[in-house]
This record gives sequence, structure tokens and C-alpha cells, in this order.
Amino acid sequence: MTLFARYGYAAVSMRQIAGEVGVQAGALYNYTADKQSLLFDLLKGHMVDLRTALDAQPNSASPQDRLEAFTRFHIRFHLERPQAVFISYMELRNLTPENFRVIEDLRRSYEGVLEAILKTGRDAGEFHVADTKVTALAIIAMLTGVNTWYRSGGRLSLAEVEAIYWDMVRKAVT
Amino acid sequence: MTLFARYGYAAVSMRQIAGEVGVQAGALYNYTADKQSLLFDLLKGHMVDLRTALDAQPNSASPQDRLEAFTRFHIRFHLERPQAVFISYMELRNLTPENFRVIEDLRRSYEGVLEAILKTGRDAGEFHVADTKVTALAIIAMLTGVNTWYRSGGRLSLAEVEAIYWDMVRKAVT
DNA sequence: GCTTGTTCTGAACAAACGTTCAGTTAACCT
DNA sequence: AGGTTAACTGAACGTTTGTTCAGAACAAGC
Repeated sequence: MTLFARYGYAAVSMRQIAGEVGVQAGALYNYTADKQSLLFDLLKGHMVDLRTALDAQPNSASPQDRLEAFTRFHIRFHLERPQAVFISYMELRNLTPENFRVIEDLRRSYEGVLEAILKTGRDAGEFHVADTKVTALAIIAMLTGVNTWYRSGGRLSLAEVEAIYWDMVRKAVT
Repeated sequence: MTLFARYGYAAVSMRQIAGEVGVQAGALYNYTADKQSLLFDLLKGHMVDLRTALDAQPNSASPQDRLEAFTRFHIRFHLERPQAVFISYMELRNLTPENFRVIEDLRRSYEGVLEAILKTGRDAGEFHVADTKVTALAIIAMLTGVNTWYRSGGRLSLAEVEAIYWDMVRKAVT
């Protein structure tokens, strides 16, 4: 994961990976069918973790509370695994078509959770969003963007970042 | 550019590029010093175009109008060059350190324009943003996200997309 | 027709690629 | 101590990589 995140899937050789774990290249094939599976298992594991962690969140009552919970969860979860997140966005095109479809479905299901929150809030008259699908994607893109600049120990704490983003999300949909 | 966007810099060979333009691999070296320069020139050209096009925009008076102009400009410009945008986000790590620094500086200067707008608006009491730097990055991430899903001829027109995003940006900062 | 300068080919280079596999080494159970 | 299984090495395979370069092809001017 570290090597893929640093140099990219295509630029990392099986010999490099083997060297990093103190083994010869051939030994890797006792654990993985091929290089492609290495990438796929990484991405699938990440997406499943994401969905599992989201489902483990306590269910809030109001749409507003649920949206806040989602926002804070997304930021926290993504900031805890910058490498997996990075790879999940950058290496999609290096998946075989069938593997790609699996990851894409997982992601769409995650996006669907946010969209459902927005729909509920709009139907309840609490949110004012022109298009729940587009708004969900826009919010996720905004939140995931934190990963490109946040460094722990930097100017802002995680709590401050969460507060800033939640403030923007809340205002954007109400 | 097409090949880099489709398969990624590392996965595209000079022979593939040569084949695409109907020439042998060796002939490419009459036009480029090496493969790295090919990528760098592409990214630098894109960033310079971006900055040039932004500066060519008519200057609006109020912070709100300037923010709207920026929002619409960013969406339009990025949707017009999906390949260059994609490469500019994905292939940064394949630049040599000194080339990377050049591109990063150009991008930071672009982000600075948006931050300046936010600062002006906040000082004028029109915007309420907790952190202009973070807000600028959040807005840009949100807007650039359009490229991941928008397809011309799809459900929404460019004008509709601009309107939806501008509505979110406006509400998020006021 | 000859010269000049530019552009291209086609082969060559050493290095690196993913993957396989016979054979060695290590670990564990009886 | 012996036997079984799992893990690893090290070499090999056929390709492919970025880049170089001598020579062929080509166009332009006289």
C-alpha cells in the first residue's frame, strides 16, 4: 500500500514489494495470484471497511443530525487512512474491468447513503437542494479534498477541520 | 495527452505514443528531450492556460459577483478539458521534484485568487467563512469534482450544473 | 543534378518487467 | 530422529522499457 501510494501501481515492481517485506519476488505468489489481485484486494478492503464503519455509526434522528454525523464520519475516516484513500482514487483505471465494476458499485452504495439523507431532509422541508444526486457528489468531493492538504500537527486540529466543513455543508443544503 | 489520461503516464510507452502519431519511437526525440518533459510540458501548459484564462475574465465589482464569476469559470474551464484536468491531478507524483515544484506553485497561485476573493468578501462583511484558506480549497475540490461525473448530453446541461454549484457555494460562504 | 539541412527509420543497448518452477530451507508433529 | 508440509530462493522465460545513433529518405534552393 505504501509503495502503491508513493509511486503508483504501474511504477511499482513485484521485486520492490518483495524487497520491502524482506523476501524474493517469487515468494509473493504464495500469497497473491498476481499483481492485479494485490491492488484489487487493497481497494476492496478499503471500500468494505468504509461501508462497515459507516453502518456502525449510531443512527441520528433528524436529517440535520444525520448529515452532521455523515460529514464528521467521512472526514475522520478518510484522514485516518490517507494512503488507502489516495490509491482508491488514483488506481481505479489499473483495475481490470470486472474488478473495477465491483469497486464502483461499493462506492456508489456509499454515495447512496448520503443521497438518502439529503432526500429525507428535503422531503421534510429542512434541506433545500436542487438535485440530491449532484449535491451528494459535491459534498463528498469537498470532504475528501481534506486529504490533499491536512497534516496532523498542522495549524488546525481535526475537531476544527470537522467544524469548518460541517459549517459549510450545513449552510450549503439549508 | 489522450494516452496519458487513459492509461497513466507510467503505463504508456514511447512506442505507443509514436504509433499514435504514425511514427517510430526514435523520431519523438526530435521534439522532446525525454518522456518526462512530455508530461511536464503538458501539465505546465494546462496550468498556464488556466491562469491566463482566469486573468482574462472581466473583473466584477462586488465580492459576491467575483465569487460567482470564479465558480462558473472554474466549472466551464475544467469541463472543457477533462483529459488535461485528469492528468494534472493524477500524474503529479510522476514529475521530478523540480518539475513538481513548478506545477505546485502555479496551482497555489490559482488557489490564491479564490482565497483573495473570500478575504475581500469577509472583510466587507458579506461572507462568513471561518478560514479563507481551507474554504478556498474546499470550494475548489467541490467544483473540480464535477469532472468525475458530468457527461455532455446527460441529464443536466452545463448551465444547470453551474447554477446548482453556484447556489451551494453562495450559501456555504454567506 | 547537386548540395544542404531536416526528419525519419530500424536496429541496437542494457535494464527491468511479471510470472513460473525445481530445488533448498525452515517449522512442526509424532 | 524422521516425516510431512509450508515457505522461500534463485535462476530462468520471453517481453518490454527509455533512449541512442548510423544511415536512409525527403524537401528546398540553386
